[in-house]
Amino acid sequence: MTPQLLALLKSNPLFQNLNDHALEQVAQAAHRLRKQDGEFFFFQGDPAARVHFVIQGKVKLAQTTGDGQQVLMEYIGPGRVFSIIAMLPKARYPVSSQAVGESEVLYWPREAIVSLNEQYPTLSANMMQLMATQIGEFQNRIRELSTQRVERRIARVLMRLARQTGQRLPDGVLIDLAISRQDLAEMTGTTLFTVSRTLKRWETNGLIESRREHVIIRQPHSLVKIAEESED
Amino acid sequence: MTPQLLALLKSNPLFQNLNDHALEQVAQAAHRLRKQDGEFFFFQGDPAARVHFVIQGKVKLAQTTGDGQQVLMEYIGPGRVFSIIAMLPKARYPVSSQAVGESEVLYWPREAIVSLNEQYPTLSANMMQLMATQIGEFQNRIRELSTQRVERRIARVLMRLARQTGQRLPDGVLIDLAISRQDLAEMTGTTLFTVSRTLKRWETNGLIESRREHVIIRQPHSLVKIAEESED
DNA sequence: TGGCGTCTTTGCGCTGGCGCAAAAAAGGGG
DNA sequence: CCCCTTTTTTGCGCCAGCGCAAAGACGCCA
Repeated sequence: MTPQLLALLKSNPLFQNLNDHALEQVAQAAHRLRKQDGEFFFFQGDPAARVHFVIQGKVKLAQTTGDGQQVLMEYIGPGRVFSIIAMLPKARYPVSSQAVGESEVLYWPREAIVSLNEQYPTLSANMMQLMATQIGEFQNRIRELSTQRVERRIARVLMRLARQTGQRLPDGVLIDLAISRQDLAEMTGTTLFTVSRTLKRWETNGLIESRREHVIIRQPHSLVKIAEESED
Repeated sequence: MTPQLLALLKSNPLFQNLNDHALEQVAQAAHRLRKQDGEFFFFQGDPAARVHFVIQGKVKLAQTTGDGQQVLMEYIGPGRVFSIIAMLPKARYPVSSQAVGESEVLYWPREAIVSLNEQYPTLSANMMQLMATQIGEFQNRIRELSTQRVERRIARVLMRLARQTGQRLPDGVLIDLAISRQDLAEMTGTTLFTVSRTLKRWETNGLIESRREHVIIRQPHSLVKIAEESED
């Protein structure tokens, strides 16, 4: 385990306030795993057995409905944890996780995490904190889906992505993630057609610029307005 | 603390597998609180300081959007816990909680719960389990809001309510909860008009029977069909 | 450089669901 | 039993967003 990796671990909320000894043990117990673009770490419905931590690349968490539609829950980038649910006995993964680009993770088998948890209450407190945050985010998303129109939801998702993976350009913010209209549709609960039309309109008005699978936000301010109010 | 109350506690997943001594201590630390119909236990945005447990009546958890719209998250009945988030330092309640009918709860101040948590790892494991369940339910709800049409969502909500508070009748299941069209709209992310029209249609077809603020499910089977497939 | 697969746009038609206003129905209290 | 409040229904108009099909643009790889 390299020092950089340790630092990455340390910077994650999940491992906050752990002393060096504890962190050492956490690192000891970790396994490393690399996947090619498009490969899956696990599938929705599998018995949940591992807690994951992204080192490199991106991981896409999506839920598939009975009739094959997808709902894209989240993109997880380096330094972030996913599938904490595997801490719990007898749980199943509620989503599938797919590598976006070549990606690498650390993971801990449940037994390891559980025993670390018993040794270090701090760890378990952190974990609860994370789950609580997650709950809060989902509640917000439910509220948005229930009360906001599509345009607003798309604006919000773009802003969130910009925050998470945004790269400042001289003239705007580039969302540094190959993201198709289809993906955006799955994140906002609409169709790729509507996303396409909406982005086109924004592009015409100079709010954004979009290439195939990429978006650059030119006027963040205007986007914020759309996200918050109803009209401009 | 009466024996019934202890039994109620004991039956809750949150207190599962606690030995009698632990349960005793949990009970010791609890406070009792009674509210009249419509009164609030706390408001969205308040610093989260108490974990609650419903003894009697019902509690309605709802989130209010900036522009005054409501999203109804959940009804909590006797024997269920809410606002676990108050375990965590510096959290705020993400919803408001309102008594529906005269209601009574037990509650524990954060310090009490935290210290119990440290003494009894079982408690903290249970708590995580609960949070995980919650997360799973929210994910489902997000998926439903994203991919299903209104009619199906209403059917699902009715079924859930029937499961949670359903009362078997000779000829159907009564949802034992005063629930207005407005409430159903807030639970399904639609409007009271659409709910009204949908229920009316179902009533005409004999699927349900509805009085003011009450619904009786006459043909659960047909409702399930609507909830699962697209058409009958 | 050309061909190919994927992603995106666009035209067209359609309808589910919204919003409002007003009437009707259902309770509840005095 | 009547009045007042709240909830529910209903008619009407409307449009955001969906779905499909087909064309177009892009990027990659050989």
